[in-house]
Amino acid sequence: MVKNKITIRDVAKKAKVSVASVSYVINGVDKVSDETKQKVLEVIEELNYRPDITARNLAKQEKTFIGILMPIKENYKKTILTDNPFYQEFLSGAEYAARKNNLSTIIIGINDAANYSKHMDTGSFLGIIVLGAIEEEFCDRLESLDIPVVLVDQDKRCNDFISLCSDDKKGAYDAVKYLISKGHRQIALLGGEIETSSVHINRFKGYEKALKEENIKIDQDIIFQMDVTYEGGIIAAEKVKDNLNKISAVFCMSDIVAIGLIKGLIKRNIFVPKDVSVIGFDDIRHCKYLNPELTTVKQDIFAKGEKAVDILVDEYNKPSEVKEYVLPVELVERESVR
Amino acid sequence: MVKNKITIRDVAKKAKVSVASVSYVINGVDKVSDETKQKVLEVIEELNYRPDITARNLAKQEKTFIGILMPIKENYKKTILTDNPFYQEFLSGAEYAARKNNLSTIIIGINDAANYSKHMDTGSFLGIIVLGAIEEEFCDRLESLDIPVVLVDQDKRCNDFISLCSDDKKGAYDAVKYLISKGHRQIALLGGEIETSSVHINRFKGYEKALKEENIKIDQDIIFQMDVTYEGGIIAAEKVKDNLNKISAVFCMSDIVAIGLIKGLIKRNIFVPKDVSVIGFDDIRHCKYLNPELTTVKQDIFAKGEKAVDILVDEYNKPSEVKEYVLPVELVERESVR
DNA sequence: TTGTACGCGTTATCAA
DNA sequence: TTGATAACGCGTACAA
Repeated sequence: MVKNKITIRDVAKKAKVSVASVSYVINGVDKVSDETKQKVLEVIEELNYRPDITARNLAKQEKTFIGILMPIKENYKKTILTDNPFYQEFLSGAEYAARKNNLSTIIIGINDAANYSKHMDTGSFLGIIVLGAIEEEFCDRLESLDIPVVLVDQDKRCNDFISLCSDDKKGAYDAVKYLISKGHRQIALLGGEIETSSVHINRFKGYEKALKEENIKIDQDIIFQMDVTYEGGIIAAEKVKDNLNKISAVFCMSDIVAIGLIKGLIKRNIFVPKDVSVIGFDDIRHCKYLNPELTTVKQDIFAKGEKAVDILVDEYNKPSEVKEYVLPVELVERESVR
Repeated sequence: MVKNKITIRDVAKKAKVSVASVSYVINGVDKVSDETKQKVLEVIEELNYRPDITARNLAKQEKTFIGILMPIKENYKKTILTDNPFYQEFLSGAEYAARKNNLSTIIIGINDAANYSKHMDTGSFLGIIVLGAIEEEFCDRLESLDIPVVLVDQDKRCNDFISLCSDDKKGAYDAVKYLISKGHRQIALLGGEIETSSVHINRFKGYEKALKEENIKIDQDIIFQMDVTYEGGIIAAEKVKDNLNKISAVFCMSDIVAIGLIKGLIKRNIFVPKDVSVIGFDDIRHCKYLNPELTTVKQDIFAKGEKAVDILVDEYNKPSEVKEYVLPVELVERESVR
């Protein structure tokens, strides 16, 4: 793989013109005669010359990357990508928006500071998107980069960070109200540890608010805090079963746990929605794949990924006062509630 | 966002040492006294200096990126990422392996040549992974980069490209043999257009071989070629229903269509595995989420992503004679076959 | 059209 | 042994 790389100077020499002319030809700057242009193009073809993006970036001082930071669980080899289909859809949206803006998307799995610094201390990043919980140390380092950072689904921590989330409280509220409208009054909550994330807190608040409005007392026995994973849902099924006399419906803070829950229930011969209704949150694609199809609160995840990049680009061009963005949510009725 | 960037020279000046010394400190080169080292570190902290990766890459001529090329369907705004959970798992594996090797992963959605050239004409890419079908034009351009390229699940096209795939023929063969061992003789095939991809071709060959061995004649009426998507599976359900008298089991070339198929069948009151058995291919995570859980041919997708990067790294360090890698597959029995 | 300074770290060479 | 100077990598874009 050791090749003597062809540089712009090789081209210039061979074409008997200056490097400047070659550069102009490459960049479509209208400063060269058709004749030289032709000649240069020929030589480029002949030598199979390709400009070096690194050098170009250095010279142009252009931003070309959007960094997508994904914190990795300690001692866990996989990225969070694998845990929840949410990330796949988000990433697709971000990649799409980046491409529109002539940017590329770099995925950065963060498990230790060393890796972190290797690839993103500064340079050609236009901005950074952070998915998932971030440690204080990274927070500081990110802040020191002095480039726009959007925190997805997290509380705005450091001053200049921008937060992007969905209207979690309203979504949860709508979901629970919907259950109530269907006649349910024994509504369990299944989610992650509430304190650990603003998403959970807000979804919990929505749940709380809806119940309060209807004068339904919150029953701590039917609030289950598990991992927000498929496996978490499976485990929760046992607990739901144990409290079945107190539960007619379950509001899940995330589709992926709802999916696990339904699966776990079926294994225990409890059927959805016949025996218990289940509603999710997110509207990942798999909701439709299920049987019954999952009724859920839709957030447009692809759009969220797009939005994250758009915010970064806008912020880069012209910093805005707005530092918090809340995306709308919408209830979608399918088959898991009756 | 316009900041007068702090350079290594600023640090040198303030610390009253040379830029070389600063560089040595940063890179842990043991050429500076503890005294200067200390001083330099202080100033770095004070000025909050971060080296510019672009400049560093240019100077070091180091490779820092693995490019993951994803062709995008014409006029289709989303990346292939969204279509099939397969890509999410693959990507996770690739990202993990890249991180291990101190590389970063760049996702490049390719829809037009312009975007292509913008970000990857050459430079700091150690190698390229290509997912999905690639057009001739890109093939040529890729070849001209003179860096290792691995084509995932595709025929080796250009000379120096490396191909990485799973043992599709054996997997399909095993699946069909398994169905036969369960007493099935009317085995439909559901997959993408066979001619369009080597994966399809090989899976078809496995199907063919298994049937031949058992002297079962291939019936073109029950070979369905659809989009390899959830929606494709849904549509196929209609056709399966129409031919139900000739079908007792369906071998699906991909889990995602199997999932769609099962869903479509349920909607038509045909139950799996009671009325018809279904077997998939890939073992995406969602197989387990289903009810019934999908029996399938497992390929370790995460490992495949890892392997793709490892091949690239090895090839970069020391080009190998081996240009084709075939990963093992394994049947996993669950609930969709009886 | 062209020569060349520049962007910014790295590292070989040379001096102290 | 420590540290400074300067060339280098490679395009870009301004001054001439």
